[in-house]
Amino acid sequence: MFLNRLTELRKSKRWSLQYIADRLGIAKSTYAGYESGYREPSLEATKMLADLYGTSVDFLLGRVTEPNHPPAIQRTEHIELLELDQVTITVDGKSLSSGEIKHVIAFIRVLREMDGTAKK
Amino acid sequence: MFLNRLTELRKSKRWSLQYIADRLGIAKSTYAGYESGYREPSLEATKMLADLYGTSVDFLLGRVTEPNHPPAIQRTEHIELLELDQVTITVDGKSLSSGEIKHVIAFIRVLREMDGTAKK
DNA sequence: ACATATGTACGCGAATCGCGTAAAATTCGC
DNA sequence: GCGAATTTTACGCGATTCGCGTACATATGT
Repeated sequence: MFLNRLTELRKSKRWSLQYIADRLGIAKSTYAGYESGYREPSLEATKMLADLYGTSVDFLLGRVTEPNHPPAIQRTEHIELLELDQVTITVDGKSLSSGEIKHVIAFIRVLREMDGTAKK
Repeated sequence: MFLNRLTELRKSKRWSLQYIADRLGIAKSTYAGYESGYREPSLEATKMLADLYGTSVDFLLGRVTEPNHPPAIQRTEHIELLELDQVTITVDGKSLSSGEIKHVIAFIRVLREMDGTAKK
């Protein structure tokens, strides 16, 4: 079995088998076979798994111990939380609704406000 | 075809199909199938190929352009809030710190939990 | 306790693999 | 150049493996 890191990765993100299967467009039982070692994914599926989990194929295969070696050039993209059109933010595999985003923004503002006043 | 870098790698080292096949312990025609795209190697064989060529599986799969750099991470449309090394989320123009992100995740979890129990 | 969601196990048809074989193409000595 | 040896490409066959649906087991939430 070469993908024994899959389960811990998925659980660390609180994703279900069904969620992963849907994202990959495969059956739940198929993905379950990957985690249990009963089946081996194709290279294509393995690549998609690395994308989904935000890691490298080498890490999934246990060829490397670091889950995310930063790329040589760190190109960070900035997204303002209020202007989310093309990108979906998820928590525990469920995308944030527009209502939740508003709450988050309010929450962050209060959080920062408290930080400012408390530290005076 | 996902392994089109194999041929150039092999030729850059002036190796023959037979040589690689022997090193891997497979038939020459089998390895030839990998290069031509006629067949797809198992994950195990893919790992051995990366070892042989002294590169990463991610490079063999074209997931990364640099043969010797550590594998990088690819961005998707969906971004799990836990994996924000690649993208920076901002609120009011100020990027979320890792601590704030943790708070947001906890906040969302509680929010959803409450939503479930206290249905008016 | 019940209903729903999540995880596990397995049989079947279909797709793919690895191999041997052999023809095409390239390289090499002369 | 020219043939022999090496390398590369192509393909059929048997066996393996895949992906799916289904069914069952376990966990979670109302």
